Amino acid sequence: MKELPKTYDPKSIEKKLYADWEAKGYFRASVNPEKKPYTIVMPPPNITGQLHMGHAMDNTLQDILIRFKRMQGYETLWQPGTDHASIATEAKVVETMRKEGLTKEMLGREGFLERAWAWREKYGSRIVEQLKTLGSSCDWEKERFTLDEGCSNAVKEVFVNLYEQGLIYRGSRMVNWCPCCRTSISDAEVEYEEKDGKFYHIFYPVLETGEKLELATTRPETMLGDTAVAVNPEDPRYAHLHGCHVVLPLVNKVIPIVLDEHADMEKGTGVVKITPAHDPNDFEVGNRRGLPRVRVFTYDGHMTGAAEKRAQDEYLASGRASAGEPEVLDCGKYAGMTTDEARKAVLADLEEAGLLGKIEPLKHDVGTCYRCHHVIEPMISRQWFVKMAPLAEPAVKAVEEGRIRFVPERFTRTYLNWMSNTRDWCISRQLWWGHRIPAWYCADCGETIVSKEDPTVCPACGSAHLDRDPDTLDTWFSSALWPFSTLGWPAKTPELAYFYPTNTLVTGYDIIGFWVSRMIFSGLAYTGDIPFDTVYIHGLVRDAQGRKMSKSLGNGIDPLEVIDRYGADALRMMLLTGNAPGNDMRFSYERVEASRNFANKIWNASRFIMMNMEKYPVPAEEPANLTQADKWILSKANTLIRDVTENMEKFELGIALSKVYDYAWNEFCDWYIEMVKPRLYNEADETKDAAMWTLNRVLVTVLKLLHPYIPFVTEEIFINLQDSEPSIMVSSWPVSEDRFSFPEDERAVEILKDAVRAVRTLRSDMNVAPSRRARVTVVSPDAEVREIFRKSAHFFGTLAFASEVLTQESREGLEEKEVSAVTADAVLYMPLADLVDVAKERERLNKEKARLQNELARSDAMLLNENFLKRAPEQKIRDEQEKKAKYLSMLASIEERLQIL
RNA sequence: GGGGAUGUAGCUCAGCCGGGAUGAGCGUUCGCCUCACACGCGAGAGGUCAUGGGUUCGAGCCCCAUCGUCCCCACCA
Repeated sequence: MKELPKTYDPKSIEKKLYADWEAKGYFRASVNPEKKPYTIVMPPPNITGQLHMGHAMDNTLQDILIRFKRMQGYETLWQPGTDHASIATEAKVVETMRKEGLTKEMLGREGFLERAWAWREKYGSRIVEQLKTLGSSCDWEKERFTLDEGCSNAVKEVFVNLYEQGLIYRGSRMVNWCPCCRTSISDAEVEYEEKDGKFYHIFYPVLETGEKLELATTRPETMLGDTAVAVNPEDPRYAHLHGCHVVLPLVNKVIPIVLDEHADMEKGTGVVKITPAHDPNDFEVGNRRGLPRVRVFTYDGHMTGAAEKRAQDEYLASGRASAGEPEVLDCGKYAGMTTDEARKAVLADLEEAGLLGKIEPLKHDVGTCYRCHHVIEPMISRQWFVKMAPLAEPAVKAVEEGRIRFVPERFTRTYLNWMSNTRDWCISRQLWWGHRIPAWYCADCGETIVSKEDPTVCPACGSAHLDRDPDTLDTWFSSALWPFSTLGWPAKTPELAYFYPTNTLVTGYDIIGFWVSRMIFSGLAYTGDIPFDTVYIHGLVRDAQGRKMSKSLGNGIDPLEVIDRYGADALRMMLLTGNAPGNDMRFSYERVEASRNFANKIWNASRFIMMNMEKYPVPAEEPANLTQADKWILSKANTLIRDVTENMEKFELGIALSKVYDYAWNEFCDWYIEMVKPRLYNEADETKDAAMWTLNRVLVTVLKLLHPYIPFVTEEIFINLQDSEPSIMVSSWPVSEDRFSFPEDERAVEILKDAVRAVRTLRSDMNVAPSRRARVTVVSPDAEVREIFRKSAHFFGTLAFASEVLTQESREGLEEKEVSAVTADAVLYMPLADLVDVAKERERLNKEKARLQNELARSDAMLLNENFLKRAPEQKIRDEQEKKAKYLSMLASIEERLQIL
């Protein structure tokens, strides 16, 4: 046993301990039929990422659960890995290339991918190292990457399988197009932001009647692609126009007036222009009314011109165009303009033609890309989709039937809502970094070949001229397979059989739709089983003002810096104190400091115990002469073990932590250690064995209960404290035992604590210096109470600054001028009469009297209430009667005292 | 337009099954370098539990309404 420094210094210790754990293989999990498995798959952080507070919280929660279960004897697998994050990584790589004056096109696909892999080599391990400094006890030997060979196999397997079942299809449909990233994105990747826009009123001349039909739009530039105008069939204002046509201004094309319920009579003029190629609603109307689709935008945000028209015409004429491909308009004078420029030009021309009406300001939600935040352009585009309805159904059922449970429960709704409203999932991306779609097209006959193996000839016509689909898959497609692709699926590995389904998924509420739901339907569809049984949802870490931490605000706090200054334990603990499932929390340095202080407190309590162990070794066997104080703290520990285990099993991690905190600091350190000191410092005391045994047992219990939360300090103390076990992290979780339940001793010590507090308060009020000891006479008519004080006189005296402690049945024989402290069970007298300021003393006593009278009134109000006596449970009534008796006896003591003064 | 969360001490938050708000940390006041710890010890002050109703013997907790704050979802031209 070595001398520990006075203050705990995490820096010198954490790295060493982590390396040691890793070297000893404590994080490793293997198939072990002797044990029950417990598995968590880590939400794979992006390789572009740096550890931020969100990761820190997410991973601390997982580490706590894993360490807890490991100590409970489960074979625990925490499966780590990273995500290739296609769109985010590609953007970063493109950005660094841009600084060198390079573009994707200049490098070509191969060259670009080389760079992307180099990026991943360089930065992919960075976040892993950062997770290690947090103390994450994952099985790093099993680390995976969403783009590694195994994951690629899983992706191909799923893609081909779903394609064969008809659940993956390719089609020209309305998708969310990001002109900045130049790729389609899924519905889930669109974020809506409220923006200021304008509502432009435009007049379309009616061919048959010559009247000018007024309608309104927020996007006048799309009018070039209008193929109809819609009115509501019920709308009497336009009944006379049924079957008529309008002349599309600027384009001078005749288009029909169609009847469709999409036209809302309440809104605007009740007339809507229909642009099937550039608006999702209009797309639907177009489908219903059989309208042509005319595309007027290019995929990079410009107006189409002659070249685009020619290309599309050729494509349409080739006979290989898929159904639903739009025509392309040569926008003439507008061709080549950006959509913004086109808007201005179109408005100016309408104005000139006298067809522009009023312009109203309008706030509306605009879809933006979740990565680059550019405005999304709805476009018709040929993409791959997953048919969701058949997959969603079992995924909804699994949750409804309780096979998968959300914690807290309220997120079940969020999930079900998402899952039952979801539309087909657009999974192709016009990116290079990612899983390339395993589809080939025959250049000669147009056949589509979807296959796990690269085909050499077309099975339909035998041609060898096959072109592979250039697109890659949505990142989330591979993330969705993560719980089983990491375990070897589609191979039937022993790991898959043993660890799958996994147990707990820990993640934030912000990716329930993106990720959680997709893992659930994927797991069910491909493995036939749920991917996990519990989804533990946590909130966000916000800044001290409650704002979301973000790069643009610059209010993010670097967890690594916090760890550097205060230690990983302090950060972990701060993230857990007051942490309730699903609720956001705020970061504050004050709370980091409080956590650091707690670690230091535990450190010093341990130091105290170890110092004494040198003189008085801890007995191996439980001593027979445990004192009342020993039994009290052991009994409390016993309850604590039970409560904390229960809370942790219910995922109430914050509550569990606060209970250990409270016990360790306010019971063990503040009271028990103080009670024990006189026994250790008094040579003659014969209960030292009992004291040392209890100190050691309680300390070890506390360390173990704390270990999942603050792994480093607890380990450092543990290995210095004893040498029978190599590490706390593989030691066994404490179990409560009935033989350590001592309710009588608990009650007795509470009486003593009450008395000590009463004496201290009195002395503090009277400004009596600690150095001035006084005789304390404990007066109680209750022989048992007197016995309690007699038995514990040695420490009671110290704690209450007594020169000696006497007990007697009544105050008979005591000087009249002694001061008194009144508790529920006894009155304590001290000969400090010379210090008494009678007026002040009266005031103090009267205040106390008033308080008691208040309590008595409250108690009486209940006890005199017939209904209370009739309907309240018996126990409650008895409790209340006992309280009343206490108040009465205390009041009597105070009354007596007031009379003497 | 739907759905959810939240409103408790100056600040940040706990509060289990409805049963005295001696709730926690920080801050604050007073006294202490008491031989584990000043990252500490002891003693205080500080709360109409957002508002208004209801259920109940009894409501911070359950029900309804209102106000405030914050999220998520939704194709409103």
